Amino acid sequence: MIERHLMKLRARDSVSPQEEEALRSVARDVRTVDADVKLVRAGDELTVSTLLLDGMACRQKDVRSGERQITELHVAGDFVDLHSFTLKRLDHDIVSLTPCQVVAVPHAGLRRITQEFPHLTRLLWFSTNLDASIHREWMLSLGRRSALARTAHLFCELYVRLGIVGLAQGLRYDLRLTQIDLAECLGLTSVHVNRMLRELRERRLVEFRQSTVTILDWDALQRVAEFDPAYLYLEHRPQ
Amino acid sequence: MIERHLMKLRARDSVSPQEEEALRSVARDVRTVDADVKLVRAGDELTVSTLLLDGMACRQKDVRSGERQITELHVAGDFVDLHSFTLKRLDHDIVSLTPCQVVAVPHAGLRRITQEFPHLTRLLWFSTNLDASIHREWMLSLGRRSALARTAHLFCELYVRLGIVGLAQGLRYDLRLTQIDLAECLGLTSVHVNRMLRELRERRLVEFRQSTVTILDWDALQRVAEFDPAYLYLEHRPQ
DNA sequence: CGCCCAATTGACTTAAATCAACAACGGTGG
DNA sequence: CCACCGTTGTTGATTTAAGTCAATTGGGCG
Repeated sequence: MIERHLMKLRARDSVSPQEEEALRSVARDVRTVDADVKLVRAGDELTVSTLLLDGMACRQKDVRSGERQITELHVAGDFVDLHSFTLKRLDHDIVSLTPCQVVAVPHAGLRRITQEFPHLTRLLWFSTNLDASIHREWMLSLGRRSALARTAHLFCELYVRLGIVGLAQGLRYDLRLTQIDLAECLGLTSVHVNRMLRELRERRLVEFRQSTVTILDWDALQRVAEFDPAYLYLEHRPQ
Repeated sequence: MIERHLMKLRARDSVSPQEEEALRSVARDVRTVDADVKLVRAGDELTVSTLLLDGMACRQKDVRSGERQITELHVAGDFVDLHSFTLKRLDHDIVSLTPCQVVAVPHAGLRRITQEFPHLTRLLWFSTNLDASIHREWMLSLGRRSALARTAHLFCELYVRLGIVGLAQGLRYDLRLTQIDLAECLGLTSVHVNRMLRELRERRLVEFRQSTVTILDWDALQRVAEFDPAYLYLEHRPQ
């Protein structure tokens, strides 16, 4: 059930069988939700955190005019609101972008983990800091990268992150997002995203059609995006 | 010494005398550094975290062309690289923007805290999640706010954050940054920041002259910025 | 089949960048 | 003490990347 989450953790550090068991034992109530469902509303008091088992979700904030900014995309295996364990309530919404399977982890269970499993606790803390690192990389994109580089960068990031949890096949992965969703990640309009997708396709870097991303030239794509995966903290080599 | 850090924590939660003592006991080697000194270089293995006692520092990332994006400003009382306790190395640089006083906190000491003080541990974890929350708000600025709103928003954020640690006097605070620094925070050019500062001044919202920010109309400024301090998590009311 | 949302494309506008010149400021050394 | 120099701040003219507006096509699904 939490296999993908374990894959994510083990790409960064070792997880002992006892720690694995502790994690398994705190997960409760698997449920399936449709696309475009608000899993968490900004400001709500939370007593459980949500682990994404399947599908894609995002964190989003919006401005009064109604435009939204997606601040992070979440893939299977991500703890979408582990932050709420220490923050109690969230400053942003969490929304499913595709149909999702999720499982709830009560904060009481997490508290037990923090008391009995210091190493696992640091690993969970690490996960939230990894989110912050991804946030910073997105800030760099939003603030300093051109629309083309920014778009390319997102495809690179997703390729690596989906690969970690076994959701990339060769140079291809499923991405059930609209160009509108992408625009809300990239701080662009969907019209402009469309043009950037065309350019990436014409330059034979990536193709995004029928909910599938196909990387045509990984090296060149990384170069255009100035993509360096260091910010994803993948240096762990299992013994 | 770590008074400002305690003020920051106590604006969010209670800190017991034992916890306070534990924090004091792990701080080592106060030192003073000049402006524009790289306190931490991206990628370096770290065994200590740095607490900022005085001055202003930032996290920054850069693109190949040399432009930099400041991803967070840090004020006195901030733990500038607590993230490194779980991440081991950082994905970004930490640089002093003014002369600073800093103190080192060895990770070994933090580890001891995580073993003996679960509540304080959660508070430290909270601090890193607060950074992530600030990152998200900046992403909203970079992606969806106009240059004017974005600039106004930064002045609002700093007013609140400096106020928490006693560094705002009435509607005024010291800000020893150049317009170039601001531009690097805001994802703009310094020329455009200059124009936005003029407009904010002419509209009698804020004034930034001679390293001093003077808020002329707090309500109107918040309105222009669409500033809502919820993301700074200040709801704690001490008993 | 038809409807609705997403994708696509072209024409045009605009916010911010760029370029350039100059003024103000602050620190340093003669 | 003040002249000099490099950095920062200021402003205007111009360019450009991305947004806006609008029309059309296309796909998936009830």
